[in-house]
Amino acid sequence: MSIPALEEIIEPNDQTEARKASLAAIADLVGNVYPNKFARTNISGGEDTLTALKQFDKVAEIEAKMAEIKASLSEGERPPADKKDALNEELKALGTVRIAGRLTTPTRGNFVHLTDGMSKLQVYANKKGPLALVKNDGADTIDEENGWALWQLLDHGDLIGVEGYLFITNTGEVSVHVEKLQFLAKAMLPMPDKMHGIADPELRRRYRYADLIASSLQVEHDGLTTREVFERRAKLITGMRRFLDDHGYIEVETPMLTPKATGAAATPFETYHNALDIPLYARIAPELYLKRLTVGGFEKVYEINRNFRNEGLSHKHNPEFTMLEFYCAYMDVNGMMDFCEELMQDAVLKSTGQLQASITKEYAGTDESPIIVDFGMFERLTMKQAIVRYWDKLGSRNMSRGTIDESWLENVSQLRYLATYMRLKKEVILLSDAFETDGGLEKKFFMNFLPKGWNRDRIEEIDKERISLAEEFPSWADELTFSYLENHAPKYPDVEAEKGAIVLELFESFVERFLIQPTFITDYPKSISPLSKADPRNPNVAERFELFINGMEVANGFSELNDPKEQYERFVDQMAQREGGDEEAMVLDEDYIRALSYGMPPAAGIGIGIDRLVMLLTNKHSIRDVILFPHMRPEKREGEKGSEGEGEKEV
RNA sequence: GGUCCGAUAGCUCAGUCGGUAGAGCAAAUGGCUUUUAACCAUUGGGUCCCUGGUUCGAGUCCAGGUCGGAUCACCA
Repeated sequence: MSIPALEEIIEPNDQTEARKASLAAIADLVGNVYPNKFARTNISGGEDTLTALKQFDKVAEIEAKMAEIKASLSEGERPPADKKDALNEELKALGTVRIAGRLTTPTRGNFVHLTDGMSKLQVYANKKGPLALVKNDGADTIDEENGWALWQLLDHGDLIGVEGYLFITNTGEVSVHVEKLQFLAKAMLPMPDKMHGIADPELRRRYRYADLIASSLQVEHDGLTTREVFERRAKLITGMRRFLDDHGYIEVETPMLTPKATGAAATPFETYHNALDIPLYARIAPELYLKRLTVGGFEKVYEINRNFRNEGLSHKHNPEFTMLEFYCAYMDVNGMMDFCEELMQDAVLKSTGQLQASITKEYAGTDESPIIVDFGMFERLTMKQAIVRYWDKLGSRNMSRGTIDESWLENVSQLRYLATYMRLKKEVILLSDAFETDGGLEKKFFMNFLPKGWNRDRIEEIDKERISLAEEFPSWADELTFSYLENHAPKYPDVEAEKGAIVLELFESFVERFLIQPTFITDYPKSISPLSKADPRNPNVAERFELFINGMEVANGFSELNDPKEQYERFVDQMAQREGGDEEAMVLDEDYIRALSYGMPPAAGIGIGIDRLVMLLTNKHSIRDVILFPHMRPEKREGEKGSEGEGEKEV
């Protein structure tokens, strides 16, 4: 691997060359251009960051007074000198301030703005002085002559420290009048566009640091600056942490590198420990470790951290994602839903200040008006109730057997029919288009699964004449269902497993996307929930829920299975499915069975996808916009080419 | 992996029917010096993503590729 030259990393252009030149000139004036520190003052009570000064009561008070004076003036009229002078006396009496920050405006003229990333504060320098520069020679030697010279060499984006006094301008903005100027660091690259920031989403994510600089210029993308997105994220997480702490939970950290990847159905990242000579896996879920801790007596325990899954990327999936997972002894799934609701409402309120989140683009992309997600009310539906409720939304009016109701979902024959219909529908055409072209769909239905003795040509003919196939052949559905099941249907160990699988498939395919408002879906098939207890009233149903918001799964919780024997058997089933080719089936964890054998209290647990929740609260449609450094393909450097030797001809 | 869309100056973007490569910002030089989104004047700045094709002539049309975005499938 060749080591790239500095010029390949920071490609020279007129901008960088100009900055190089100004840096050299600055070095002549100040010596070291990358000094080690700058001490800020504390007139505002703490360290004077720009934000602290902006928010300092006295400063706000004087700005308010000036605003009042200005309100009494006509357009373009300057405030009376005596009144302004009085305010400036008050400001000057506050004493000398020393502040530091990045130049957010080009440096032509007397005024520039400095930013600390959050706020901007105006800074003023006068050519006639007194304007000194502070040399970076370790002794802070003062050079009375060259302050203005240094001021003129500054570039947009440079970091400087200034010492001076506060004053207010005619337009009513409190500013610092610079008396001493110290150079702190150079921006060798030009700043992002001051109006648009970085527009290309790829570059925003790759060069997040520059994207964040644009935030300090108040550049917004879809309503929030990038910095605000991550401030909300931080507040949400702190809020959740505080809520859990206040309710007696203890925060722990469990292994990220594990000898077994289990606790969820997912493909792990694999790595290798040289000294131990064993493979290790990046964890796909902390679940089994946290439940070991409930065995050990941590009755309420949580972890907020990353999980890693070696699967596809999408607007909803990053290879590493943050999950809050917690467990509470002696609680069941219903208690957990109550608690989850409280926790989320509290955290959402702390993060955004309100319980409603506005989302401007609907999941299905059909409606332009924003959706308001209301965290004030969480609905609870069984999976079957949800299917019946939302089936109509699909406009599946042409079901040959009529309209579905909940009894269909108990009847294996009806379920098989629905499964056939659904699988073909998915195969044929994008979901959103499918219902525009029911005739075509039905035709494809026939073509793919033509029972014996049916004539292809006849079907083509009927289609040409645009006669509804369902009308022509009222019994088509049963014929096809039968044919499909004979030849194409997946095999299930028993009828209950088949029913469960089909109900889940119907739910995932057709219903999820319509769950916009917070909705707990309950009654998951036990067969797909190997770590969950059965419902005491129905052995085929797991005491499990998933929370859906805006069509996304945001949380997943259940009454935790704590019977070591049953857990062992469920793992064995999973291993059998693994043998059968299901790479995501769970792996048996012997030590976990041992832990359960010590006796685990009945408990409820939940995992909450933090990234997705942040997406909802910040109106972002891509998970990559709520992760500071999302996974990206490595940047490709262009192979070295001959230097640009094309002589430019004049004339 | 499928489908659709995109890539032009450091940045944000125009570029008509295929006929000399454009603007604003940023930069340089000079002026101005209590400005408020971007003061005034002048100047420099281009591998139009890559490769090939059609054509007298390609930023523009065609094919293939690279990278990215949206969306679908798997997954949380």
